[in-house]
Amino acid sequence: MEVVTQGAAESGGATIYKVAELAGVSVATVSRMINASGYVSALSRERIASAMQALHYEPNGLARSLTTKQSELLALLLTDIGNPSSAQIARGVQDVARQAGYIPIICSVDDDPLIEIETVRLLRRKRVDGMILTSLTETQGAATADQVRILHRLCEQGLAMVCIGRRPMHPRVDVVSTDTMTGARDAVAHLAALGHQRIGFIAGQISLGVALGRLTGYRQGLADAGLAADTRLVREGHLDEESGRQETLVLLQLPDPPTAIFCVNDRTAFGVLSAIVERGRRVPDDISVVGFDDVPLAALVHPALTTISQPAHELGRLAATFLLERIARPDTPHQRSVLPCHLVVRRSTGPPSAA
Amino acid sequence: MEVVTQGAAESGGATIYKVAELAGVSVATVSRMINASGYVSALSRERIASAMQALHYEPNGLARSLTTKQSELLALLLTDIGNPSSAQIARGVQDVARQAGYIPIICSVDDDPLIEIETVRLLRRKRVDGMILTSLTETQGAATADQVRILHRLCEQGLAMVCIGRRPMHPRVDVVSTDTMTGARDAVAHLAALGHQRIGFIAGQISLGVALGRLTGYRQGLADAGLAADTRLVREGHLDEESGRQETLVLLQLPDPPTAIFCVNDRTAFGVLSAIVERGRRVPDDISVVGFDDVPLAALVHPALTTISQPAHELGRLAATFLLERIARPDTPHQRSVLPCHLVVRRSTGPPSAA
DNA sequence: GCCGGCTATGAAACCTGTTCCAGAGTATAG
DNA sequence: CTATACTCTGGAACAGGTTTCATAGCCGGC
Repeated sequence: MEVVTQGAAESGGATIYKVAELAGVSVATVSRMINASGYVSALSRERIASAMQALHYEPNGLARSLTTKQSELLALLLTDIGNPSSAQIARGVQDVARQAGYIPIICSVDDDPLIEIETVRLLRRKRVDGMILTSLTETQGAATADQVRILHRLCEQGLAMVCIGRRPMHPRVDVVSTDTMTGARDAVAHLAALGHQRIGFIAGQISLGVALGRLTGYRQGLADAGLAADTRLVREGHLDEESGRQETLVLLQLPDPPTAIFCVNDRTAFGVLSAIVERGRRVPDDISVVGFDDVPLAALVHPALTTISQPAHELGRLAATFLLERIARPDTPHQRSVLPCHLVVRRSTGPPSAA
Repeated sequence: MEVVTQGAAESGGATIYKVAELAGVSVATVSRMINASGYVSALSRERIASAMQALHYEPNGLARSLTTKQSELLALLLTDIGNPSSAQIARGVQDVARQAGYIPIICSVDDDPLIEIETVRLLRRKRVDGMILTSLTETQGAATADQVRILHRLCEQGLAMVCIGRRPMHPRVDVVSTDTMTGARDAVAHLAALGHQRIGFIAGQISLGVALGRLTGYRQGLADAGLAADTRLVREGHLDEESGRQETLVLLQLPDPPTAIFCVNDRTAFGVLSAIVERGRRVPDDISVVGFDDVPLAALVHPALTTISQPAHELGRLAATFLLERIARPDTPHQRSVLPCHLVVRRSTGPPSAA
């Protein structure tokens, strides 16, 4: 009946008590040694070390977290783990988190606000020290209103949070984002510099907000170059290839079609490329194409896509840095950081054919 | 509906004790209610519910895990989070884990055995209930020997583990993998059925093991079709586009070049496609190309790539299922499951041009 | 009226650490 | 020689839950 602890060492349960016993010291001393907090004599040190060795002791992080109130767990909520830039962000977060002894829990919420809210609840249960939220969608609706309230409350309760490319829901939340507007502007400037006068824009759903900054940038770019804004050259669509194809076909049928097309993202641009080829035109000879995001594939398609690169890795790094900082000092003033995009010129852009 | 959030909530720490006090019952009763374990009268139930509501109580998972010895945390170790099939696997794992109230910690170990080993240690500290290991690389070397020893010990200590597409290091570890050999064989059969007689194979580093099954399948496919195996048609390389390009150029310069090329993975195939176009040949008219993996991009390139699809999502689901099963019953007999690949015929394959 | 079987509850031990505090030994300063 | 400051240590009180056990009311049945 009382044999429970017998053979526990090999069955997984070496505790600090067993280590202390084997080393002939108290648990307090072992704890001090592990955490390098307080005095431990050389002799004790050595005996504890060999006891830990012998028992294959690994401290129980749960028990530790219970008292320290630090789980050393971060959460990264990704809208969609399949998205290439999500992977980059995750890498960035992981890099700096690991450095600090933190381990990030990466969750994909699959663009579903209900899943996101449920995940947040679960993570809160696990007492994560902080969260990084990346969802770019800013949909409204019941679920999201609820969500905002809940997130808001979490902030109130002192949970550290950082948003990536997303409006913060609380003054105590840091934000990192990219300057997509300027990126879009640069893209248009590039095309204008090549001599293009009629530059089309294929947007996502403009209501979604993702497109908005890029559309603004597009317009500014045109203005900068002294080009007229022809509303027929702006097509609204979704964010995928098919949409890119469709809208391109529409643009090509204009009496005065564009000689260059700027797309809200690379996926759309891929659709644009195939539509152009389909119509027997050539890129960039007949039409130039610029994407946005610089997904890994962009360099590989034919012709390689000129696009705007978002520093996703850096975004992740910075978000994690902010988060760790806020965990350390919860009352630091609100931080906000906007990283620049940059234009990557590849083969899909060139001067317009005939003048 | 204006809930006054100060009071208990403001300090962040609503505990089961505060709930019990507010509801006028003991903590035992609250615990019973939360876990639906044991009798709780309707009256108590109601009073506890409203107390929890008022305090915004969320149970502390760490404390819970400490006594139950179940962290309800799983870990998924990915070789490389940027890999598209990693994302699929992660989704699959997440789907079934979430169902069971578990939350998966997704870690990318960036193909680095040292990071993997360190991550495993950290996860062990967090007392994860189980791990899914996916690294496909089976490199040898000091670090890995160490690693195997450590993993072995963890199994001995009763940690549940499942390997995806990787040799298990312990009899108590379950394995799920895909039958890539048969997949490769099917690919060759497809080409042979179209009438191809000279079929090339561009491998990765054959020593890596990834390529090995596919190479074997390739050879069997040739044998099945009664075709001779010409060693000049097998090119060794890396696993990327550039390698695909290079080796294709070599193949095309043979006096008797292949009319079809089978690639160890899609990335390589993309390189092959561009090399063929570069040389002024057409796919599939002049040369057919088959990839392996069916990454999302495969459907989008031009021409859309015929390839072998690995059921990555299903792989993740199954691995998680096995893992949960093993957590529930640690002594279930070793399970092993091999999922079939399947051929996805798209536009990059067709009959050879001239007979 | 007593017994056994439900329902319902609280006290207290326990899980595995951290940390405060008190005490003891030793060296240094005054 | 005493006061002070360090070094080193162990006891014990936490942290926030779960679970065992004992107790008690209430029911129907004998």
